Amino acid sequence: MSTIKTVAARAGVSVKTVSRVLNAPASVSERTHARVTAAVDALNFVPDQRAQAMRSGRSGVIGLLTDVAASTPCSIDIVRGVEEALAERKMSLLIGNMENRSESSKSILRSFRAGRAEGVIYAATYHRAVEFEPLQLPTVLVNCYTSSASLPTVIPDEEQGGHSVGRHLLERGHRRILYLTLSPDVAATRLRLDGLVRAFREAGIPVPDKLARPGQSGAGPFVQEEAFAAALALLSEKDRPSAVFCGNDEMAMQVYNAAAQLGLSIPRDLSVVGFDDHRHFSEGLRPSLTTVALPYIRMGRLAAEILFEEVAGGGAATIVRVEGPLIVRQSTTTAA
Amino acid sequence: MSTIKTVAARAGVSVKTVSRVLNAPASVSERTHARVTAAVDALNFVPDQRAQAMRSGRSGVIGLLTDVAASTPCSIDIVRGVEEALAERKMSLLIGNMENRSESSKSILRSFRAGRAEGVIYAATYHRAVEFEPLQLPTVLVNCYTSSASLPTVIPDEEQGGHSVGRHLLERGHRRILYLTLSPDVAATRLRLDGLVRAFREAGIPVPDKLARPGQSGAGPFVQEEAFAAALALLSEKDRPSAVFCGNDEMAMQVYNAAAQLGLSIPRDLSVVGFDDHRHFSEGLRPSLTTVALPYIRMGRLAAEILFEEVAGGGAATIVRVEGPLIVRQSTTTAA
DNA sequence: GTCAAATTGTCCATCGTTGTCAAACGAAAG
DNA sequence: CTTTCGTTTGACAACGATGGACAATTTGAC
Repeated sequence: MSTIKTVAARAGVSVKTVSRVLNAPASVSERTHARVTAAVDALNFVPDQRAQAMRSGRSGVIGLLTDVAASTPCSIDIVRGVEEALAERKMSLLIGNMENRSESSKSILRSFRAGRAEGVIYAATYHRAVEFEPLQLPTVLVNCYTSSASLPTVIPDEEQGGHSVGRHLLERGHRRILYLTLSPDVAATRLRLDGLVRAFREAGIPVPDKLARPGQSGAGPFVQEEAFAAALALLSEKDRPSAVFCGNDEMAMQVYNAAAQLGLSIPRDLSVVGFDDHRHFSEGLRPSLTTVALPYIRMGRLAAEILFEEVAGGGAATIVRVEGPLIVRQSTTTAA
Repeated sequence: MSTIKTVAARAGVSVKTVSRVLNAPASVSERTHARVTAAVDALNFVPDQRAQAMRSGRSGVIGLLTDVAASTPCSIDIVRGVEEALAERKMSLLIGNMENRSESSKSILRSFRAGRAEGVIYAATYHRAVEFEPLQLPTVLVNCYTSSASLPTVIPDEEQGGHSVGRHLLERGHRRILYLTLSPDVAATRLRLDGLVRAFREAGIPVPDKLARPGQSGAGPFVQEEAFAAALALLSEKDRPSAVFCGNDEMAMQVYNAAAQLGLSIPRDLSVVGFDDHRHFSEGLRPSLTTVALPYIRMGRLAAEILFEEVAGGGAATIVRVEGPLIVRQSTTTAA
């Protein structure tokens, strides 16, 4: 691997001159500049980030702490957004995956310290509360929040999402609406209900007694069978809803399954709305799924940018709520 | 951030002694050892990887080059496998995402060079050929291959996968089997067909004329609509197959959709087999999907381990084929 | 030829860590 | 009390890049 010395030797100049060409092109004659760049190109030289970082005192590294990043496309989009923002600043990412408890936070934080990360982004799979022993580093939370500390936070505007869905369905004449929720532990669950209720209120329509029902109970990963069972039970009742609003797109898929089993046609007999716009489902299902698109990539970007400010020293602990548009596809129609 | 100097000052010893405690606990008196570890703990000191790397000449960094990693869970599992293997050796990963052409390979490779990556893993989303200008670094290909260079390669054993599926279906009495393929550009397409044909031969059953049919034409990302259309056309024919073997699980989902639209019941009227064991689909669909589970995590691990050998100087350019088990679920049954 | 300005080189220092070598220490043997 | 050995410890250099201070060189203008 070539170093600045190799380049200097090849160009027949001093190391200092090479450094000047790379960092302060001003005070170098055209001739030497050309010779140096030629040598740089020939040797395919790129300055060693490590050495630069050590010298400058800035590592250019951000740590990303996630719980189950790998399994859900949503949190992966957060990672993508963060990466994009970092790439623009020529910074890089240290990923710490906490999915297996064994090498949990302790060893990950150690590796962040070893990498001299300048800040940390904590991203959760589902919008929920996390317990958090504050790090000694600037930190931004994405898709989660904590009561134990006051940290900048980027979260989806769940209330607005629930409201959009409510308005969409009410406008189309649906009254027997049911909200099949994720686990009550997920913060999103409650907030979306609030938005849904607000839509009823704004429309001057009385809020039904049994508006929501859990489609997941546990706090762990999504359980398909449980969602299916809940959907099947729900749609088997004699007073079944005309529209189901699901906690996420996977759950919507289970509603499709249950509907198929009961011979119900979507959207003729039943309108279905999802959440997340997880493309595999929302575009793969037939009919395609009306759903709220959470802008995970943008949330990742935003988190990174807030973190940059925080690292630079500015910025209060704001909470940013990012709105997600309702993508209307073919799974919703006017009530019969 | 504390450094070895801070620790030395606090422990009242020289930096070298601290270094000795951390790296060669042998030649240090018990008393000093205790004092130093106390200082390390108090300051929460972790040695700077950068400085260690510079000093040792080994960066402990591997570059991972992927095409569309973010969108498909399969390639994400490859990343996970790689990360696991790296974590065990306290190495770290530089991720280069090539999904947007703009900052394509050129700038990514530059960042790998800047990070002094010791080796590169190139992972593709679908098992296919890639054009590849050889890097100046040890390289391992995963899920893809190249004719322009002779590089160590880890790929799924597609032929064996096709063979497993063929045997499974033939044993259950299916004769009108149709293989709905991914794009012909994907290497997997052809290899699985070979395995399927071998299963017919071994069973002494004549190979049908029209055994395969494309469910995707383009080389780009998977197109749901195209798969659905192909499935619908296929199942509408009067001599429709009793079993469909799909290029991946997403395609299987479209076969489910087409079957539902035509009033066909799976598996009673039609057996369906997928490929990849993409859990969202294989476990989310009803009935759950019989599919070939490609061990992506293991492939990632394997690639990393082969790369370690290559970096260490050993190892020829072997091609490792990893077998994937057929996961029999509820979408296949005996032929009517 | 003189002077000023622009260009380039030398030397040293720094970031944090660790290998080399030598110094200081202790203890045991004479 | 001195010698010698072995153990423990510290000073220094080096990895690669870059900046400051300053000197040496070239270039150009008058």
